[in-house]
Amino acid sequence: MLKCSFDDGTGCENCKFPVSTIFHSLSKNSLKELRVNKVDLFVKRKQNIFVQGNVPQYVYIIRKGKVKVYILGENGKEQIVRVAKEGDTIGYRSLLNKGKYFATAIAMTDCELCAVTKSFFFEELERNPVLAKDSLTLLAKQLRNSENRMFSLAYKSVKERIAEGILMLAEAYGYEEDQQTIAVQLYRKDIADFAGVTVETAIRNLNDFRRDNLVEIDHKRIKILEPEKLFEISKMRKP
Amino acid sequence: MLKCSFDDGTGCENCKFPVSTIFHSLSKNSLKELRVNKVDLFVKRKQNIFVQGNVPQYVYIIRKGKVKVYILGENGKEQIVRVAKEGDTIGYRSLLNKGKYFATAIAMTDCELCAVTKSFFFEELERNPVLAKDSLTLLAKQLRNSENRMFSLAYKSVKERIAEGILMLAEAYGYEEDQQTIAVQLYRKDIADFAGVTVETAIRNLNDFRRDNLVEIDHKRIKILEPEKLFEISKMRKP
DNA sequence: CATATTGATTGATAAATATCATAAACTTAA
DNA sequence: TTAAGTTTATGATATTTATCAATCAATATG
Repeated sequence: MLKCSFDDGTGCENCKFPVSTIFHSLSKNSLKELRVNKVDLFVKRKQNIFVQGNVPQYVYIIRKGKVKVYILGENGKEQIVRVAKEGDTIGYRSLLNKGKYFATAIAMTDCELCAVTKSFFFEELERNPVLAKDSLTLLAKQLRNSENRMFSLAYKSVKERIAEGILMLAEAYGYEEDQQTIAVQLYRKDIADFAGVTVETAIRNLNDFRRDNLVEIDHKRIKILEPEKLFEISKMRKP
Repeated sequence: MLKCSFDDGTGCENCKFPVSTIFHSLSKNSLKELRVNKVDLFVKRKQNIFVQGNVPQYVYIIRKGKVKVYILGENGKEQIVRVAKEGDTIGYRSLLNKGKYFATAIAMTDCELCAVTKSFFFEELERNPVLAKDSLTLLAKQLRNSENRMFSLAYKSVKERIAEGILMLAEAYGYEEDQQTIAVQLYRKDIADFAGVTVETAIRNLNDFRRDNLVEIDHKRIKILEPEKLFEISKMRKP
């Protein structure tokens, strides 16, 4: 078994990993137990973390790196349904729905993850009401986001969706030190798959934004110059 | 306060309502307490149950009737994000996300609902792990459904989405005694708003299906003659 | 380093769907 | 019951976006 990079020899109960994960509420005892109920994963960029159609075994906590989760259709089209970064949890939705993974998770950067066993997650869920509550809140938030995106995909123009997509990706992945550049390398196809358009269409619209000095694009790095204007274009709702 | 039509004078603890609701796990004691923490609502067809932008106060259990929940955009477009019938719960997603209602719920038929107070719901959530677990499962299922629909709205053709929409609406609302007719009156606009298309486009595609003898349409009643063929057209995924 | 492969870009064209207009059928309310 | 307002239906047209094709640029590989 791979060794946890945060493991100082005393196990999860002394893990230095930020307490802002879904497991922040675990007792010392549970954390001790967690140690024998997890696998540490070191996943290279472009490698899969889980694959649509497979049987869920783990909940994944991202210790390091960025991930995208997408649905792959028969037609070869990909819809990014969720993006995640350090501290985020992926794979628990499919765990709760007994059945196969409904989507594929792939590393956007080299990643370190804790793969926590299904059985531990469910046991902990049962004895830890805070985890249950937090999970509920998390799912509710994601459902809201998903429903919002349903509306966008159904009724917003491509320009609106691309603007919205850039802002949502920035929000989800965070920024570089300059507080303007999205903290992950994004292919044009990633943006296209998020907004639900073809690559060519995404490129044309991105370049429109660049010409209008709303964004700066250096290869796969996107710097947002005018977030408010993009926000206006996107016709996003406040809260 | 309105009187509960299922109230035989002894309160919720003796309610005859099917145990298949999200509150099926409540103890006698909790049910007794529930009685003073709920309002009975009798809502006429086309009346709102809750409205986008308002502050959530209740979780609604549908005792009788059919409901649709939709997001209304600035552009006047409506996206139906969820449909519900007898036994279903609505409004808890917005309750869990502190903030305003993100969507509007409207009665498709005359409805009877239990409006359960926010405070009771949260208290019960804390002391009743089964409710927490059930809520998680429910949200996970809805999130999966929502992500699936994101893909459809992004990448499926109108014909595919209309076929899918009819089948999903049938699944969610159920059938009449003939096991073929969708058990609710649907305007063409409802189907359009579900599939994310204009009314004219929905009409054209529905009439194509009618001409091909896949469905029979009698005003607002849709009878599904060839579910397998619609399923094929929809390119829906099995599991 | 040279070359192969992948990704980004642009233009031309086709296809899908929305929009607009009009009329008929149905529903509702006076 | 009639009139007014909706809803359904259909055709013509406009618009949006995808598709196809061709290069160019960047990246990876031997």
